[in-house]
Amino acid sequence: MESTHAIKALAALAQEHRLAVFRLLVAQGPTGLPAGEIAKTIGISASGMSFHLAQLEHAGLVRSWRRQRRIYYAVEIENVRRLLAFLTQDCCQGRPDICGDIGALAQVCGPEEA
Amino acid sequence: MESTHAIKALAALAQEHRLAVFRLLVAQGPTGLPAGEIAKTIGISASGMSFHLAQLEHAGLVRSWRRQRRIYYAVEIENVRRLLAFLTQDCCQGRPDICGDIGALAQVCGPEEA
DNA sequence: TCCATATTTCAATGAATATTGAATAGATGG
DNA sequence: CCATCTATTCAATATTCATTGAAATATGGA
Repeated sequence: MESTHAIKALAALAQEHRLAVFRLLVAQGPTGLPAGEIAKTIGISASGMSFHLAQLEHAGLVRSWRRQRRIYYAVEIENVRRLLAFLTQDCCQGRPDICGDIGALAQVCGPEEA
Repeated sequence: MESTHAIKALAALAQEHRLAVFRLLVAQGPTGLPAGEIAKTIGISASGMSFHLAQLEHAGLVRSWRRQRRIYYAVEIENVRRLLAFLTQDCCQGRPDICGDIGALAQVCGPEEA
């Protein structure tokens, strides 16, 4: 993962409403939720939600698909795993004994990978 | 962990130089590095580095201590673990079978905890 | 004390971001 | 085709943030 991509993802998460959306979608899992329902749950306007969902999607943290009139959003768990792995890469000079096995982080919600 | 605290930490990481510092300090581990050396490695001014280190420290991602003339910075691995756990809390409605055990994330660099 | 080292603080500038409401676009059913 | 539902786009505004260089603070040695 490139640094610029990680920054985009972190910036997407570093905002009150988007973080709330992200956590809602993490809890929801792959079935996802329609934009309108997310907006209602979070408590912001439709246009505001559209803006924030676009940020999250552009950062690769969520994906979307249309189903009839509604557009559903769900977390992209594999990219989340990549982000977390990036953050903790080479922990403690590659010696997990110093601070615990940070490599375990890379196994979040999916098979491990470089 | 509160949402506002998580946002502060994520915002601290969502910046080119601070993310580079964070990853450098993650790799370095508990011995830490002095501010000047970090600035030299990253390639920015001393005052700029001071600004960024203050942001990281205020977010709880790093800690600092003085040793003679130098001020050392090291990652606060336990708070990093808390942040990652916060991001992946209640993954997939608490059913790890859906997307893998995201709870494993909470065991980064330290004993597990609520 | 005087000087050099190491880092922080401060103020000013320029750039990036969130919010709002109105307008637009796409999908569905009558 | 029309009305409606759902969601996005756009422009304007206000806020927040990063960078710069100069000045200030703290430490340690001569």
